[in-house]
Amino acid sequence: MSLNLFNSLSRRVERFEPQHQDRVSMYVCGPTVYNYVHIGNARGPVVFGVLARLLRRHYPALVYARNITDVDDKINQAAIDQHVPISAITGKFTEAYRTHMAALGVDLPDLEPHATAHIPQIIAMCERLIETGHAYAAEGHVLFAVDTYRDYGQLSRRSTDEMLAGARVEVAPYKRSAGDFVLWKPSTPELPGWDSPWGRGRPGWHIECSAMCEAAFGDTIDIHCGGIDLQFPHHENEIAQSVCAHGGKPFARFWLHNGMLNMDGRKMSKSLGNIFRIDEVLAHHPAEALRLALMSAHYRQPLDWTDGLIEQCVRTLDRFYGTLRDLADVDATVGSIPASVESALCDDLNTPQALAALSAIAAEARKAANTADRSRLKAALLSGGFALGLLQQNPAEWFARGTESGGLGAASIDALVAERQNAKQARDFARADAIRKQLAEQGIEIEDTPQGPRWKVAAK
RNA sequence: GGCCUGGUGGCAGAGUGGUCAUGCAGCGGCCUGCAAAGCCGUGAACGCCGGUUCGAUUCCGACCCAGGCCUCCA
Repeated sequence: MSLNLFNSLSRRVERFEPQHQDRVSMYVCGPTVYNYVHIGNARGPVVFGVLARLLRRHYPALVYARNITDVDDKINQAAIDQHVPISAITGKFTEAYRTHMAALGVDLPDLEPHATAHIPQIIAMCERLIETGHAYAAEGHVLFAVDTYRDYGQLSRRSTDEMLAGARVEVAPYKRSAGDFVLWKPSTPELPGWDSPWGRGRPGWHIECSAMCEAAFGDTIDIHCGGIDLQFPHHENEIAQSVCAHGGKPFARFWLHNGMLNMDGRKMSKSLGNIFRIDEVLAHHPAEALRLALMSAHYRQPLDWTDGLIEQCVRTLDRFYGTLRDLADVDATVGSIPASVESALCDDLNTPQALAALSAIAAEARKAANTADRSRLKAALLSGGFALGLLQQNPAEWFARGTESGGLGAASIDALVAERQNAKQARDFARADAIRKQLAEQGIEIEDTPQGPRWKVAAK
């Protein structure tokens, strides 16, 4: 099955073939760790994590890197505000990031390069760019000379002239050309800095990705991913630096960009303040429903983040886990991914289509009569779910979610359910219904089955 | 202002030049002490105006609307 991906470079879907079968490289722009991330920041890691799993099935030699940017002016500011060293900031929020991603079912990347661990590579890249005339030093800064790279603007489809025409940025006096951007900048004594040929300083804000990609993968990587809002200037500048530092060799063969998460039709962003932190959202909703919500639209489309969306996802998972619960008596293990799911994912990571395929499998499984079919379809459901990072928990855990931390506790729920069952058997339906109502008020729903009653946490 | 996306049924959301998305919700039925779950059945859509076509939601053009980038941003 061929894998087709929308390449932002060409603006069309292209068949993906790695440059080397024995080493396939994928890089995702990771977080700058100066604060807790919001749920919008999780969309890329979630969908590109699905891509990493997909790629690994096709190319076991995949190496997937997602960086941590741990040197940045916002980090410096946070450290100053809190009177702590920057490592206290970056350590805390790196750890929080890992925890929150894990909660959302995001796999760890194979490599998690840190910018501060690549300062020598960053300096070396700056030197190389200066030697080849693509960069220049000025007043303790090193700047990239945009005019020296003919294809600048190719990814984001904009020309330097256009940008200068609409520029709202004040042009620093040491820049030769207004579009030039900083590779290295001087640090005052109180700021973190490293010794360099241009004095004590720190990297600019694009060079670290170029340096880390080079360190991990060499001149040209297969796939580079990130949010659409990074396309310009971040990715454009990465391309310029890397291509010029590598004698004109391409930087990334495929560029993938995820769409933004919206709140009331507007992009969720820290600067607008319309954000939900992941830890806040996790406190109110099942993590798996959040993950499903992030995959409910195609990754390139904008996605409106609402309570209604999450509740719908909870119900969808109720349905899937209900099917799995009804299949509890047959054995099944995760195996090869069902063709309908795999082909949807191979079609530019069409997760809504994959979810529709999963629904079809679930419907078939519910109707299957014999053990062999039920086992086969259960395996298909679990395997298709695995491809998406869904449906891997025990159905009982899903349906009992949160009862220990928040509500009555499973033991007292069990006791009430048993009491109702006794009332039912005594044909005291008034008493039985009163207990059912009492539980319903606590968000617990009872289902009677031929095997006896069972309960679940109700969708809101 | 420049560049770029997108507008699909009650909601979410794929997709396609010519019977079907799918999920959630709704409605009718079966089942149930009553419910829930499940099953069966069911209505409902392609922003607007033109063009191409035997036929367009799908292709082309204009328009309207929404959003993104141009400044930190996933």
